[in-house]
Amino acid sequence: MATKPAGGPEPAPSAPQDFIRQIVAEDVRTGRLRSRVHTRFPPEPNGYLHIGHAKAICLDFGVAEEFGGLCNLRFDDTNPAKEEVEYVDAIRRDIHWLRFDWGDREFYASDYFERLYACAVTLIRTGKAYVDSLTADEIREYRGTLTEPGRESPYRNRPVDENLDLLERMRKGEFPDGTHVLRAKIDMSSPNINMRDPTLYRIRHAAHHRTGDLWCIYPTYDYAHPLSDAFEEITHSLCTLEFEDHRPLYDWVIAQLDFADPPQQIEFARLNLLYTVTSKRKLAQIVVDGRVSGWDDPRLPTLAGLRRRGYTPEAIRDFCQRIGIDKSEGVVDLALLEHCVREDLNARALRVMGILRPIKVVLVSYPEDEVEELEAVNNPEDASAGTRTVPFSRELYIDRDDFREVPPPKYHRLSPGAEVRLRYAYIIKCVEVVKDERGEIVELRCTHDSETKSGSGPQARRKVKGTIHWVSAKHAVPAEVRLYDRLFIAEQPGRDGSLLDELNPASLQVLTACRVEPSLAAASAGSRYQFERLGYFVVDPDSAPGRLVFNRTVTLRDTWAKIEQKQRGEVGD
RNA sequence: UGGGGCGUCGCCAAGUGGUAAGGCACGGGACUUUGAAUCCCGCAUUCGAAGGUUCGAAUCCUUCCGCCCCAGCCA
Repeated sequence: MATKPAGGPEPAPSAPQDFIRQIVAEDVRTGRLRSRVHTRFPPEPNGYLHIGHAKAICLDFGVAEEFGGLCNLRFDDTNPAKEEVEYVDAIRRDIHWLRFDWGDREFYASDYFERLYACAVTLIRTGKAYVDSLTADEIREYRGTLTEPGRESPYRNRPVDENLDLLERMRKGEFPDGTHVLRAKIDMSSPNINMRDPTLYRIRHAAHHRTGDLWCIYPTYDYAHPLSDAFEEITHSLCTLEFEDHRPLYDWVIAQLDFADPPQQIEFARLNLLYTVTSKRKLAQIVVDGRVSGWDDPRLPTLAGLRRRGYTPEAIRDFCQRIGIDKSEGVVDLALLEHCVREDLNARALRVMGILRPIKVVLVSYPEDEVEELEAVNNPEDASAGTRTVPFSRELYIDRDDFREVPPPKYHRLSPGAEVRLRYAYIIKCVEVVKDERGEIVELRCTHDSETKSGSGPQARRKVKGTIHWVSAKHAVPAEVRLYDRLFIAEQPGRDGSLLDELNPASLQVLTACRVEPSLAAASAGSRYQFERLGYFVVDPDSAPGRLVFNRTVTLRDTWAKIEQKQRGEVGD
């Protein structure tokens, strides 16, 4: 591999040039905001990060990096009812796993509660905010509708001193939840509902995961977010499309407080993926309802789930780069995500042989007690991965899929009288099918062609149509393998209501009688392999010494499956 | 029927008045001791629709159609 010439970062020729980067580049060029670039990733610690967040993380950190700027991690923890430390830890872990770093710039909106409060006092003093004592229901009524303007609250013109006094007493805890709120005084007849005197503070007698019982009033997102950005001197505040309507409010809040370099909010489309959900709310619903084993269930599109599934951070970053950034709301095909892992794992995963549904093969022509150590390539894509040795003996296991008593057209695998190559070993021929009283195939008796041992010379290179993988029965290691399918049967789960009804009942299949080659005996959790001809697998943390558990990350592309499906389609109607 | 957005190949996506990139998927072929990988080849006379401006329009104008978001003291 060629290394980059020294001399700083060169503009990658393939660097994305989406509309956001174009705006940032223009700002840098024209000297706006003193040509600084400082972004932030602002998760609320109320759930685990998912693949949609990865898109935002890659954008926020990516833009900063590309323009020589910085990106802060800021926890948007303004709602004590929903937020927990478990989530902040998980979020930190996941971002680091994606290989992004925020240095010492880990902030919390709750760090700013005192400053935020001071700003609120200023807003009252300048006549831009007031304490409203309407009930939540009344406020809703006064707000009007999408087509009708709202009405002003009777408390809207309270004197400044009274507002100041009330706010202070709210803070002191003199009032129960819901009795008062602080509102911005903007325009109750605005066509943009967000501008109809939005709530800035509400009373919540609840313990906060960081500030404990210090506060009983908490700022809302619309108030805390723009100010947090301004406090941190963020230049470009990137968020998703649903906040587009909030931008006038974002700008308004900042404008009232006189900041030298007001940040600019820019919105982009969130990620949607076919057959899955990228919504913390929906994910939480599945997790809380116990439909999966937890936030890191390998079927979930959470970063923790994808990690446990065997996805690599590189694959996810590649995916985020390929889907691009823009404002049109699309739905990305899962096939693209799968392509990204396959491409990454193809280059780096070590090849091994593993049998998912074993069927015994006895080589009647092979000596009883002989054992040969055959050489196998660890990764044909990477010579430096070297080779290993695999034991071969008279009794083997092959996969049930690789034998058909009545082979369909174009079937290249084993069937009565047919020959196949055993990978790295001999060509064998099936001479007898042994069944039990129920007619189930329990064993195949085969002969081997001793001239065809892999690598033993020109005569060994005889061609047969198929090559299959195998494992030596007495050397193989038992393992459990978990196969995953899409979690939902609906293309866009929850779109038409019932999320829980659209779960795929067959999303998890556990195979407990698997046999893998002995080199895997000491494989450690997180290690990724390609089981030849089957797919990519990762060792699950549920593994223990003597008890291997693998998760299938993704299958290999399977042309035969397509042919077979086509054949079935033609036979059918 | 208020406001804010979005509509380019099955999916994602370039394109910013000069004659439709790329990726995924798909189809065909080569190679193959992974039906994998790799490599070739094919895949939008057309840019939601209709008018208009222009020598020239996916790009400008007009009208229409479709989809998404907003009435939390959630974010």
